[in-house]
Amino acid sequence: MHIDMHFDMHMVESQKVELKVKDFDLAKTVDCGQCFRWSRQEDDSYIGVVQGKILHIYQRDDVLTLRPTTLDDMKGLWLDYFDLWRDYSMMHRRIISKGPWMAGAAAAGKGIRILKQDPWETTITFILSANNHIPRISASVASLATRYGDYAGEFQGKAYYGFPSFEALGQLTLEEWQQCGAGYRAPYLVKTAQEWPGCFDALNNHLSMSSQKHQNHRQVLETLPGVGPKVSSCISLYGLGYHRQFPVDVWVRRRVKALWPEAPSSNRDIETKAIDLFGDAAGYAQQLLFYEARLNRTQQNGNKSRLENK
DNA sequence: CACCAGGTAATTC
DNA sequence: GAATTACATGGT
Repeated sequence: MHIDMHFDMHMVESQKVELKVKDFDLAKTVDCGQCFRWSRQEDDSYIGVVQGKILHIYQRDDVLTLRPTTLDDMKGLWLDYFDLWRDYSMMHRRIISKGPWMAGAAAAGKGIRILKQDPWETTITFILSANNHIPRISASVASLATRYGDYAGEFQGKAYYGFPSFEALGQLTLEEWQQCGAGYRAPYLVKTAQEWPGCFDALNNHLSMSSQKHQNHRQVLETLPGVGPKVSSCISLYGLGYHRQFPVDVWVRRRVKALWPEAPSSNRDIETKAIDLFGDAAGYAQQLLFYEARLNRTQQNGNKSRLENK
């Protein structure tokens, strides 16, 4: 479909674009734990760096304002990154009809989009995510960017850096990873950064093998140290745009066990059954659950978490 | 101070 | 294969 027929978009002044959006909530999308590089400003706008490009973005009702950017960048980067071509209302309906127990999470997370991120960046950030807190993950990623990322530009007096290339991070020592707060994951990251080019080639060969095989691409990712089933699923979903995924972490597991009457017990079975149920909307369904689970994390922690599942 | 965090790898049976 | 455990770091 042609871009002009699909989007109501125009330049309002030099380097500044306005875009009308449906089923899109900026704050939820960039602040729901799928990415770690957007910072909220005082006025509820956000600043981030993607593919080395700095962007300031805010939403008023159904209008998104982005700068500094151009129509070429919108077409070549931002519409894909924010996944604006996909029909989320259709996925929404499918999720609720296939799983009525999803109604609450679907209502709470309405407007979330699954970002199309860089595979390399998602690999590193989700290795860091293992047994870690989101604020600490974000802090580590910020540290990596300012130390080893390329300068992306300045916005409102502050310097911003892109996520470091695998060439840059491939040079890091154990101590340098630790200084970025990687903790016990540092040795995994040293090896993964070095093995990345070979793994990525293998992955592309695998994905281009015209047939079904798409299930097995995760096994390729899991050859990387620090990448297990959950992280490979996150890389597939957020980094490769492969929506037939259902990463199960402690939060999703808790919500699934509490809400889904026929929830299997093992994470692996939860994953396969959810994908079977939601199909291409599985990744989105998982993100809705994760978002809802963390909405009231302050109350939920403490007394409830003990009695939940086991 | 014990427990937890978007799990994984190593060990054990 | 399933179950158990250590793992660093910083916040309650």
